Formats: sequence, C-alpha cells, structure tokens
Amino acid sequence: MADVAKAAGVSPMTVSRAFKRDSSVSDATRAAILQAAETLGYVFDSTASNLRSQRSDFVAVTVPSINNANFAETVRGLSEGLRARDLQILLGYTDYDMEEEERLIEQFLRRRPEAIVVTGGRHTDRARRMLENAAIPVVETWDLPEDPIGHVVGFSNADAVRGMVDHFVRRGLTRLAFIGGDAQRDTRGTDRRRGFIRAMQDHGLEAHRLIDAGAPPISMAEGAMAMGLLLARFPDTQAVICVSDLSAFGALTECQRRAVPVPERIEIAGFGDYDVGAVCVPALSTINPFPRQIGSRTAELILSLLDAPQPPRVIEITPELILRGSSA
Amino acid sequence: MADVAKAAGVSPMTVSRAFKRDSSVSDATRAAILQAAETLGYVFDSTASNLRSQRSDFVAVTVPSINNANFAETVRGLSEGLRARDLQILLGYTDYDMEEEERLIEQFLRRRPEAIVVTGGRHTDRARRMLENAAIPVVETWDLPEDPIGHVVGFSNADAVRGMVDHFVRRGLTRLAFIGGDAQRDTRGTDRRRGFIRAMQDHGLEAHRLIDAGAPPISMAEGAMAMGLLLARFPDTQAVICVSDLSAFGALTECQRRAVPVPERIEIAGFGDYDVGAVCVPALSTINPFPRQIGSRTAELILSLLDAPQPPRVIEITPELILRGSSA
DNA sequence: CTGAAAGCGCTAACAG
DNA sequence: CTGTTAGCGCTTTCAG
Repeated sequence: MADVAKAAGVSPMTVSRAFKRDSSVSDATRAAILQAAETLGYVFDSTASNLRSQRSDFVAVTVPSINNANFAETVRGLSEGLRARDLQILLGYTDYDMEEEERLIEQFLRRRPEAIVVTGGRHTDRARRMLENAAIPVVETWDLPEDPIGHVVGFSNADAVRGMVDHFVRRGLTRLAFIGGDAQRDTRGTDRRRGFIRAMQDHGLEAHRLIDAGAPPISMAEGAMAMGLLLARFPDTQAVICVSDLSAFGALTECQRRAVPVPERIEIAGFGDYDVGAVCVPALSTINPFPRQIGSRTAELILSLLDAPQPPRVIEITPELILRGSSA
Repeated sequence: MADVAKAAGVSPMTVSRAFKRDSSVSDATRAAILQAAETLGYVFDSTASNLRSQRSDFVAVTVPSINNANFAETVRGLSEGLRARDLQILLGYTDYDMEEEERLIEQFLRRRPEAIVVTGGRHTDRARRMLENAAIPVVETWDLPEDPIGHVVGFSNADAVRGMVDHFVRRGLTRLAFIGGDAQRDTRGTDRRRGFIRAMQDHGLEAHRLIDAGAPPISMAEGAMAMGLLLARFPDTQAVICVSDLSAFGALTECQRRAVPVPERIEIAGFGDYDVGAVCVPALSTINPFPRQIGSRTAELILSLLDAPQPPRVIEITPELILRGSSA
C-alpha cells in the first residue's frame, strides 16, 4: 500500500480510503490511486484490514449437507441478501453430525464472523455455550427451538407434517405410514416423524407403520428400499409420508417397478418441494418450507442486527401444503 | 491472549504455542493454558494470527452453482482432502457468469488464500490476469483448457459426449438429437454440444437436431419442455443426449406424460450420473465424470503444492459411460 | 521447553 | 478532502 501511495503521490491513508466505498476521496485522486494499484499489481490485503478494523465481513453458516437442494437454496437466499453489504459467507457442512458442527463452530468463531447462522436447534452443550458467548448475532434456522440461543428463522417440522396427515385423514384415509431415517442424526427428520405420530394419535389412529430407512440423509435409493419394506410389512397401507421428496421419489419409482399404481393403490407424499417432485409422473404432493425465504429473511435479520442490536426474534415461516397427483 | 498468559502464569508466546498443534510446550503447561482459556472464555483470534504469519489457511473455490449435486460432490472431495491440513474452504458461486466469477476471484484474493480452485477454463481477461499474478497455486477443474493458467484437474466434456454418440451409432442409430442450453453461459454445456456435433460429423451424420432449452443450468422442467419441442420438430429422432441427467430426467417424464415409450420409441441419455438417473424408471444412461474424485485429486494436488512448488500439472480424469434402461 | 522484542499491513482517531 | 500517529493480536526471530 505504501508503494501505491508513493506512485500516486499521496499518503497510505488516502490509498486506504480510495479502496473503501463511500469514504471521502476526490474522484480524481481515487482514479489515480486505482490506476497506480492496477499498474503495480497491488491487491488489497483484507487480513490486515480485518485485524485493524475489527471487522471480518464474514458471516459463518453451517448446514447439514452441501449436497441438498433445500439447504443450497437457503444459502443462496442468504448470500444474495448479504452481498448488498459485501459480507462473505463462510460455509461449512456438518454431515448431520453435532460433533462436527461443534468443531466447525469453533473454527469459525476464531475467524471473528459478524454473525453466525446454524441449521436446527439442537447442538452439543459446548457448541451451545460457544454460541452464547460469541457476542455476535446467532440465528438458528429450519426449526423452532424451544429454547433458542438467539434469533430464529424457521418453522415447526412437526406441525408441517401434521398438516399432511390431516389432509389424508380428512379424505378418509386411515392406514398411513411414515418413511424416515435414523432418529439420532437428523433432528428435523425426527421432528417430522414425531409430528406424524402425534397427529395420528390425535386423530385416534394407530401410528405403527414406521419404516426406518437408515442413516440420514435418506437417499432416493433408500426411499425405494423403504417402499419395498413397507409394501411387504404393511400391504394395506393407503398412503405414505416420506421425510423428504428424495425418498418419496425413490418410493414412487419402487411402485413403478412393482407395477403398484400410484395414487390408486397407494398415495405418496414428500417434504421439501424439490424439483424432482414437481416433474415426475405422477407429481409428488409435498410441503414447501420456502428454503430460499429462510435464507433471505435471515440475511435481512442479520443486516438489521448489524445496524442496531435488538432483542432475540423468532421469525416463523409457514410451510405450504402442495397437493399433486401422487395423492389423488 | 495476554490475560490467558497471566492466568496461566506464562508468557503470551507460550500461550500462542499451546494453541498450535505440534509446537514444543510441555503437556502440563499446555493443559494449564487451555484450562485458563476455557475459564476466561478466550477464543483464539485467527485474524491476527493470519496477518502475522502471512498464512490464511483458506483455499478459495468457485463453482457455477451451489445447488448442483455434481459440484457439491467436488466441493465435498476437496474439503475432506483439505481438512487433514486444517485448511478451510472459502466457497463462492458464479451463477454460470464470468463477470460474477471475476468479482468473486477479486474478493477472494484479498483474503490471501493459500490456493484457488476455479471451475472451467474460460474466464474474463481480468480474472485470468488476477489468477496469473496471484502467486499461489491455481487449479482449473471440470475441463481441460487449451491454455491453462496453472494446474488442471478435469476431463474433456466434448470427448465424454463423443463416447455416448459412438455408443448409439455403433448400435445402428443415426438420427440423434442433443438437448442443451444457451451457448454463452455454460461453457461445459457448450463443449458437450460441440462434442456431439463433431462426433456426429465424424460419423458422416447430420447434427441438426439441436434443442436449445434456455439459459443454463437447464432444469428438469426445461428438459421436459425441450423434449416436447424435439418430438414436435424431429419426430423421427431415435435417441437424444441431454446436457445433464436433470434435463434428461425431465425429458423422460415428458415421454411418460405423452405415453411415448422409452427406450422403444426414443432412447435417452444424460450426463453427470446424478442420483435421479439411477433410480428413475427406466434408469438413465449417463456419463460419470467422477466429481468427487475431481475434488479429492485437487485437494491432494494442493497439499503437495503447499509443501513444494511444482511445475503446472494436468491431471486428467476419465469419465465412464454408464448404460442403463433408457437406452435399451 | 520458554521468553522478549519487533512488526505483519492496514485503519481508528485525531488534526488540519 | 487529506495526513500523522499509534496499534489491532498475534507470531517471527533470536536468545536462553
């Protein structure tokens, strides 16, 4: 920077200002400085800037998986919203593992982010403590935790599934099943299953048709296998709700392979409103939790929090029931 | 850190060492220091560490889209490989836009990454210049550029599609079509189309059955629309190769909606070996470019480059032809 | 194995 | 609109 200053005939401080957006430098001076920087091949060093100004311009974000269209949409909403303020996202994935999440959170906090966004409301004790002491805005997403750490942008996974159960029961179907994954890892999946069971019980119906499809995330192939099991174990099932559209699509294909007509013989519903569910034949009934909106609302929240601290807020997103051909 | 040092009765320098992996501190001292840090709620400040040590422990990575299973797999391979050395990924997506890529690269270089990984071999002039002058390892992926900037881990998109064309022609099919996107944005898609056209010409066949499905990335729904157009414009088409499995799946569903039997009336192939293609009925023939391996090989390369600079290397991945029910 | 001194490259704070 | 001074919180370097 000193070299650029010399070349442009100004002080380093002026060079520093020229590289900021709205700081007061005359247009002519700024142009000369940027010209000199270009010629010298100077690249601004954020590291030093961050240390001195005590601002990293990072927002740390953890998601369970990077290879998931729902979370990818949330990250997209976030990063588009944060770009306006030139905030960069520090993205990490936990692989649906709370220990890994803890590791990531520790790494991220060392980078002094302006805010941190995590997926879900369940964390290791240590992770929770680190977030509580971080002295930056903390946002939990994709869930409505009972005891939030800070802010929340999410929805109730249990209630969303309840809406789907209600829909089936209203139409007179009573023998409903749920395909999901291992209860330990995916807390949102577990919440959805719990929502299924409670809703069934509230309708006075039995909720024993539960197929465990393995460790989350449940893939399309695992959904297909689970449907095979379901048809074998509970052949009288009238409708099945799957933990995601991916497993629901797998289940649908298994029916196609076995020539089990959907929705005539069995109805299928998913979760997440993934592309595949809108395009497949028949199209999948599903629940849209508005993942993109979760991201954009979180971004808005963070921006307003950086301007002025505010008491913890809970922004609830209302998922939408989408009925398509797979459920008549 | 000074506070922790005081609490532990040592100098700040010793605290600094205690937080590093293999630096020489007695076990007892380290334990006392970490204990003191925990009690005081001290969180190590990477920002200062980075500035002084001139190491950021970042690897910058740009991908066209975060919402794409193929690129997500590459990022996964990368981040797993880099975790061994505690390198964090600074991930950005370009939205298939070279201008956006340039913007990202500029932002990223200011953070002083240890290396930078970009997708594809086409960049704006300025982006290319920045990368050339960056004085860090540069890796271009998912392509085999004619004039690489630095290192390369990728494959020829054109040749991969040629293999699929050869397969169809060998089986006696001659009226082949290609469904792809707008030529400007997605250079890998364009390369695949070019590969299709050249291969057809080399076989002495006409390559006029080209359906433009819009701006990349081509969605499943766009694939479906494109199949509608294809059936209308070139009803005698025997087989269609799609720029990705997503569009291929969309095309397949359109055939199902129109009761056009696949593969009997028309055969379909995709690209990328996405999950959906393995599960759908019939399953999609496709090309597996080993996206995870692109990431892990890139990570290996970067690790070896950080140990000792080496002349530019081109690591070629050989895509695999996968034949399934959609192509008889 | 531990400590003291100096400084990484930028910008806050103040002055003009 | 521009400049001067001091220092962000670590770690390099050298010494013991």
